[in-house]
Amino acid sequence: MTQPRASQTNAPRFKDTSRSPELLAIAAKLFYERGYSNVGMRLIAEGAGISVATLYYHFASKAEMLLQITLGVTKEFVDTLLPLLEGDTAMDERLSRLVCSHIERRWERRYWVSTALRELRQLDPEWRAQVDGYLRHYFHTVQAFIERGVAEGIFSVNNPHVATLALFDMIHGINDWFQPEGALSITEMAALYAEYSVHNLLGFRA
Amino acid sequence: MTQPRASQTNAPRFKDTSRSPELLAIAAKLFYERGYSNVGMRLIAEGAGISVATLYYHFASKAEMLLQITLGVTKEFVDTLLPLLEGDTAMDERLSRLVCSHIERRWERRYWVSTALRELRQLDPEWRAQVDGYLRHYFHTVQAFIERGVAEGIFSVNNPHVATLALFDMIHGINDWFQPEGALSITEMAALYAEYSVHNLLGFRA
DNA sequence: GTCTATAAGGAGATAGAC
DNA sequence: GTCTATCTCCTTATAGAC
Repeated sequence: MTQPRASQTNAPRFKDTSRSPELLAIAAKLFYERGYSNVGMRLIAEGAGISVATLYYHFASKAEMLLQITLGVTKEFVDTLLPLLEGDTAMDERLSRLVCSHIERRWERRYWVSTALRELRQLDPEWRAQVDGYLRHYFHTVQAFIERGVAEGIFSVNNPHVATLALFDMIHGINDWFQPEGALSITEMAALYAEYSVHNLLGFRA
Repeated sequence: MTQPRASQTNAPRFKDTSRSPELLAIAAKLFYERGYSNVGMRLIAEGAGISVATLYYHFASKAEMLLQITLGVTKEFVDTLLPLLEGDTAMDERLSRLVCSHIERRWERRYWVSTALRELRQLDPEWRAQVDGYLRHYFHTVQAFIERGVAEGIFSVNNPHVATLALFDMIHGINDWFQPEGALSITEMAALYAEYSVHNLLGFRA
């Protein structure tokens, strides 16, 4: 609600001090647990054992912290997961590896990813567009892969575009209910969801 | 909609004045668009063309508005959708009708439902437990239905519990990307997702 | 790099007149 | 039922000493 007073310079400083990754990790966890708008700079500073003023030495604003969390993890997903679709192995195997890795990585990085997806709207349009670019690139690459699989007769599903959306809906929802103490580990859950995605939803038959 | 009158306890007043549905509709839309924590009572009052004090005549607090939005729509889903699983028609048909109706209703009531699911954490534990009760009842009823279908050989899927979660992940995700101006209407999208759910995911074969 | 102290303003909520 | 005026607390962010 409270609007930033000054310092609405258009470009983030990105000082990237040595402590900033540690501070971002603390902030991401708090944003995940309570929501970005319910976490004050006081609380982040407290969690890190520093003063608010010191926090402002490392980051120009609260919005810049959100941007760094959001942009960092989004870029990471594009850079580390999309390459799994390349290579010489069978297409269903490559897609399964992407789905499994996506689910596992999403769980490991849930403080960052959930914050990125939930709080994207709170970024300034210019910054938001940057993050959106990575998200769209990731989605469209997977969609094109699935469309190619359907064209080659490897997958069999109506409307590959919507099926890709359904696939992402499925694998993104896990984090809302997964309990690490439950019957299945995240690795087992990822394998089960990969079967649901590639086998059931997309209709791959060995 | 019979609610207790004002009391001396901490319980919400639920005065249920004649204007309160209209005011809740305005609040739900704002909560949906900007997030509960980013919407002030001033903004809601402005949207309704009344003063903040008048808003407090109708509702005891901002949290009570959230509770009424959340509890109302959650109860509505239980009351109107679960009966679709009963009857004499084939089980796959009944489940398809529930999935379609759920998706369509969820779109119509997106301001209420998205607010309920996103902002559930912000309710006091006591109130939250009430809403959670409806949500769990809804989920468990559908899960039991699917488990019965698997036991009777109508559906064929590994781990019906997780498959039910995957089903809800799918049908809840639609609202995050659906565009009413797009190629498919919400009715067509619901039908496609019902096919994905019942046919592809749960392995129903006619 | 880190601190204390403080500015400027928005938040939820209420009192009391009409 | 609706209003104006106001209270108190919390928010983001900065100034300036060390």
